[in-house]
Amino acid sequence: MLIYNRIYNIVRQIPYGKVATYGQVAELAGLLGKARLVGYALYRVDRADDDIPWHRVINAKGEISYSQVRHGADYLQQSRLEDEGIEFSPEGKIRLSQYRWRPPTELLEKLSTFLESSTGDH
DNA sequence: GAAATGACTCAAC
DNA sequence: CGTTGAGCCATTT
Repeated sequence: MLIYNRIYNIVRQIPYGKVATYGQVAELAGLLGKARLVGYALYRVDRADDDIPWHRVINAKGEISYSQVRHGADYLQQSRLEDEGIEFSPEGKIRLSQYRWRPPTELLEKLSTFLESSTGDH
C-alpha cells in the first residue's frame, strides 16, 4: 500500500498535456526496474480516483497499453490525451521526445529526500 | 505459503 | 520491424 502511494504521488505530478512512461514513474517512485508495479497500481485505482491522472501514463514505446481487463478504459485514455492536445500518429503512437514529462530538479531532490527518510537507513 | 498474474522494459536474434 | 525470453515483485488465489 505504501509503495503504491509513492506511485500515485508521482503520477499526480504529471502536468496537463504531458505523459510519462511506466518505467519513468517507477524510477521516480524509487522503484527502478519495477515498471510492472506501476501498471498494477494504476489498475487497482483506475476510475476510483479522479484525483490521479492515470491516462498520462503510457508504455516505453510511446503507445497506450491495451488490455482486455481494462474494459475499454484504454480507448478512453487515448481520447483524454487527445483532449489535452497530445497527437497520436496513425499507428496510435505518441512522440515521447516531444510529450515526455521532464520532472523539475526540485522535485527530484524532494523525492530523494523522501526516500531517504522512508527507508530509515542512512 | 506456493503458484499465477499483470496497464512493463530491455536486450538479443 | 517482430518475436522471445528473462528480470521484476506486490497482490491475489
